[in-house]
Amino acid sequence: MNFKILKKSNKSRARLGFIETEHGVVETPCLVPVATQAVIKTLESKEVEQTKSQILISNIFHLHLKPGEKIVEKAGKLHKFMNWKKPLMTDSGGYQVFSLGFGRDFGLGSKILKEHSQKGEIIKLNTQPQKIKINNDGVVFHSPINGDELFIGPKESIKIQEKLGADIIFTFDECATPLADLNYVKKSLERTHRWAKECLKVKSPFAKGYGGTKQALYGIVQGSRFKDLRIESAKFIGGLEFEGFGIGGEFGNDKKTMGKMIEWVVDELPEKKPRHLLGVGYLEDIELIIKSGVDTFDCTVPTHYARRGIAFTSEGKLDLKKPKFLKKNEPLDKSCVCNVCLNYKKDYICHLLKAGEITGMKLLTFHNLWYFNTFVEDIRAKIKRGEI
RNA sequence: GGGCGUGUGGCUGAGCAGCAAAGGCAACAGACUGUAAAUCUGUCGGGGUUUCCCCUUCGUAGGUGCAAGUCCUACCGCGCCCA
Repeated sequence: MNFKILKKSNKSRARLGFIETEHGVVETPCLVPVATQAVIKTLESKEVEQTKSQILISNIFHLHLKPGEKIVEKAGKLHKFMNWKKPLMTDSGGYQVFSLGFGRDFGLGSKILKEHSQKGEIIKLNTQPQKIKINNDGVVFHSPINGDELFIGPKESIKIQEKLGADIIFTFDECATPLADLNYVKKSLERTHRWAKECLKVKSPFAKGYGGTKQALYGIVQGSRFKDLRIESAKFIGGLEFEGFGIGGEFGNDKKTMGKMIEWVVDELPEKKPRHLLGVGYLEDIELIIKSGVDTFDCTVPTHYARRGIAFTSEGKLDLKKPKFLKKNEPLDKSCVCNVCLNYKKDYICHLLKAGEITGMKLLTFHNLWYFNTFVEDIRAKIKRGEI
């Protein structure tokens, strides 16, 4: 993997560049759609390509459980298995430490903790989630599929990621809950740092992706909402031999704070290496995070919301399940030229969703991805023109 | 013509003497950011000073009860069976 910066903004920390991999080039800044189970739900790989998606991220936790990395490896690794010819990332399972742990216990999101959803719960040092156990070496999970106990630590995660063979892989980290207090986060960060070094150590220099490609390992910066911890983490992780960096965990109580927190980290990371923001990307977040210095970011929103009937348009979010759309014989977005907007109208898509037809979700998934990718494409153009 | 059964809020459908009346659907509102979950939550007769109060409801009209969607009578509608 190779990262080149073409232009640095003088108005913000935004930068224009590209990541070169043996499966092609990713123009940055770039959205990374989430293909957890080696698929963008409802779409086939060829269709995903038609949404202008340049790179996808899959998850080793899910693929380890089903179908198992051996099956994928035997099929010719992830690219060949899912017939996706462009670059791929895999997530390390670190997010599942949150989502299947405290995230599940409290039903909260991991990124922005809205004050009204906080009921005074605080996670203190040495507290464990109900369903998983986090220790210094890794995490004992229980399979959501059959309840089987399953241990994943840095070594396990890297070994699975090597077998899957994505172009870019991540260190195994603990995505801490936003409910954690300072002492919890300190300890958690220590673990994440230790695991990061361990990942570097166990990663085989000879591990190859599909077609003999080299895998790039990104280290993940944590530290929650605490400035000194974020900076400490960025310095520590940034000082290790990673080819790029992930920025994970929570980002405070509001969007403005999120931008600042990203900047704390970005300012400490080696400038020439790519930065990936993990799991952030509401449409309204995208410009902000790019201005804060993020090169790539993954987010489930365009695909997840599509399956809930939400279309992103220049008029805002539309809930296409609402019966009022049965009377609208017009495209989702009049200015959009995606295959869905050129060929289908709101009334039909509304009908499909209300009738429980999966094609409704598929059409929205396609449109949303195209819309997000076009949105980011426009931002790249703006950086190029010096507007951002 | 006779017999049996049935009629509940937008729909569906429980309730068979002490409920503004289960559940489901629809509707309306909300949540979702490295996808456990094509999911979850709230409202859903009307009004109010909204953890409580008032009004109007269970085909229609009467009746019996302290109390009736719930029992009785008549009528109307619908269904099935027998002539």
